[in-house]
Amino acid sequence: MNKYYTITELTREFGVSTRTLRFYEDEGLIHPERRGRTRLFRSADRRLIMEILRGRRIGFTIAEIREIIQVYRDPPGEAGQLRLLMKRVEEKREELNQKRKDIEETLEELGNVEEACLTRLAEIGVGT
Amino acid sequence: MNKYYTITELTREFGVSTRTLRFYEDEGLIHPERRGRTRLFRSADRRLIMEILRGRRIGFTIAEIREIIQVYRDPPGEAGQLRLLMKRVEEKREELNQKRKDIEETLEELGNVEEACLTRLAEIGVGT
DNA sequence: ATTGACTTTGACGTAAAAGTCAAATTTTCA
DNA sequence: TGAAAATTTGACTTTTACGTCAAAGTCAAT
Repeated sequence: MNKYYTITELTREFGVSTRTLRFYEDEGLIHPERRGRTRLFRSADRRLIMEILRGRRIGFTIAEIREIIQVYRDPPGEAGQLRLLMKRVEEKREELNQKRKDIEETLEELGNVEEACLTRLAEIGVGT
Repeated sequence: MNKYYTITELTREFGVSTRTLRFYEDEGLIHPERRGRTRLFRSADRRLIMEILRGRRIGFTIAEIREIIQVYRDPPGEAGQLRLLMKRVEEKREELNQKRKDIEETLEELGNVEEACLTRLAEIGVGT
């Protein structure tokens, strides 16, 4: 156990470039260890990268992703900050709910397009 | 009926800038009429803008949005193209399903964060 | 007729998120 | 140990989706 991942193992697994992972390190999102100058990724880093990429897929900026990571790393202790965080969470939640709705609507439209295609195909050549 | 919308009416309604709408026109997404040089938007344009912005919210690029619009404007008639389109639709569908999953997972995490905040707030100051 | 609000065009600028390239190291392993 | 393969750093470039002027035109109302 306690395996190390090389940078290219991870780039292959996740379909990103080394530049991307180095960029995320420069931006303070990940902190792989070093042996000499070479980066060594542990599975905690790997999981973090998975979360970063998930954030990326749903349109979070690097700054937003960093913010989320930092909240996880050290949650605020003071009441005012906690309330502020909750407000921000609420905003994000609304944004994501909107996005989900947008996606569902678009999925429906894609369904219609597909159906129209099938109908049209059936009309034209009644084969495969 | 058959009302015209001015550009600023629409920018106010949708919270975008005039630059954005002009940009969408330059990119061939919308084609408002003109009286002289002034743009006149009909409700068809308005609806189209709504769809463009929905596409934008879920992370579609201008090129993708344009492609979708064009498919709606003149659907392909030839079998090969229809099949190609269906393949592209299928890809989009998978992408959106992934994105929806990402969003749902993130919403759950936000729920956890919120709960943690509430717990912590209760621990600290047993007030509002 | 003039003020003020709105609009257009065109050119240039910018921020985010990497991509690309070159040169220097470092590691691997035959 | 020596060559090939992988990695790092740093600088520069690119793409997307607009933002930001500036200058000029338009239109309605006073």
